Amino acid sequence: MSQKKFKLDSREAIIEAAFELYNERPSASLFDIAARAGVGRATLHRHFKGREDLLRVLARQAIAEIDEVAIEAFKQSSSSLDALRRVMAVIIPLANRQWFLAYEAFDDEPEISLGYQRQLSGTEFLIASAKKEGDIQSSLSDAWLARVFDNLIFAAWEMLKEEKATPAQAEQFAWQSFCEGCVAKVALDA
Amino acid sequence: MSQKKFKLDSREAIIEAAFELYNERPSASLFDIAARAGVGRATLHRHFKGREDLLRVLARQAIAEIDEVAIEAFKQSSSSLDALRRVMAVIIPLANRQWFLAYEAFDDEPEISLGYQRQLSGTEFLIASAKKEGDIQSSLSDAWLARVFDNLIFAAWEMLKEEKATPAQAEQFAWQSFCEGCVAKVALDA
DNA sequence: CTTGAATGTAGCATAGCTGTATCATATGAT
DNA sequence: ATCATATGATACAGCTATGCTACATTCAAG
Repeated sequence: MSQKKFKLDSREAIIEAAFELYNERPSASLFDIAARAGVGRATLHRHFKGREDLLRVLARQAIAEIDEVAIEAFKQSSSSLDALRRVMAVIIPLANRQWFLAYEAFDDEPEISLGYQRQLSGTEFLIASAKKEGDIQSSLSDAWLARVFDNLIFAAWEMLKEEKATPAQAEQFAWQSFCEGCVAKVALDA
Repeated sequence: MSQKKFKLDSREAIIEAAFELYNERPSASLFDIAARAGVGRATLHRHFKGREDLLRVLARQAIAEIDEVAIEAFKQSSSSLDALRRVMAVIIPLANRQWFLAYEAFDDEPEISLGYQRQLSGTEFLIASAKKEGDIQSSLSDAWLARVFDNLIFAAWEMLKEEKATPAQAEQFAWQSFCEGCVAKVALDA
């Protein structure tokens, strides 16, 4: 009655279970999370002071994960528009770790609030840069385009979640929609 | 110490308060809702058996409201693409009554589940029709385009909520993005 | 004025979640 | 074998939300 039995890092198992469960059901209890992680509730409390502490850890880890892949994607990019495409592609598979946190408030955690702000500003900056480079010619504001960018990532993640598309398909759908919208026929990008 | 004092239909006040509060904070308690409505918690329980009953009423009303404006918009439309534009325009101002319900489950309420399903199918149908009429030439699937449609409505509603755009602006942003995406320069529609 | 309906305030019991502590057990290192 | 550590199970108290009830109050209709 045991595969792992002991010591395969309960802390990471709890974090992973929390990411999964909070996305399925934001109202999940700490007991539910412990059960999903295959540990006792007491063990969860040994690793985390409480729900707030756990959420802080999740938020910091999510920000760090996004930062890591986004920076790597940015480094490999040949232009701002290319950077947007690469960033979208690497964030979509991670979206399931990110979105439930959008509904949590971390007013007393400047590190976390600033982390979100920084990531949103990063998207707006890339869009503004792509406009300057002539690759984006839309008359819409950077703030709106950044919001569309985020929501297309969300839409792609939903498709993945419901298994209505493969990761490669979801990326392509979202990027094509971002570039040409839903009416046009011809794909633009490379 | 009283503007309305008595009898201005507590039931409707509760429903309105619930729409507002659940969108601000999905974890709001029945006490919070009663307070927002300006009634006592006991009065809420006199009108609704409990939270689940209240949510059912909200969901049914939201579906009915969307149906009403969408059907009216459809009647006035000159084409399927025009219908999509009109439907988007009338749904955006109502989105604040709708979106919190997307995170609730009504597994044992076929009337509500089917209502959502029907509305989603309606969008897909309009998109498929617009394709047949030649107004939408995208190679993307109807299901994906419908999802983009919904998420653009959500993005527009967020802009309204944060007061970063007027209703007219938000509609225009969302429709322009739906038609031409974020890269193109020239607006297409009428 | 009287009456009835709707309401507000208050109270109470229950259930679930949470935080903490205790104790026994299993694991791995020495 | 021994020991420190991590864990599971359990218990306990505190808190909040909830569902319900009782009683007084207010308004409107008669």
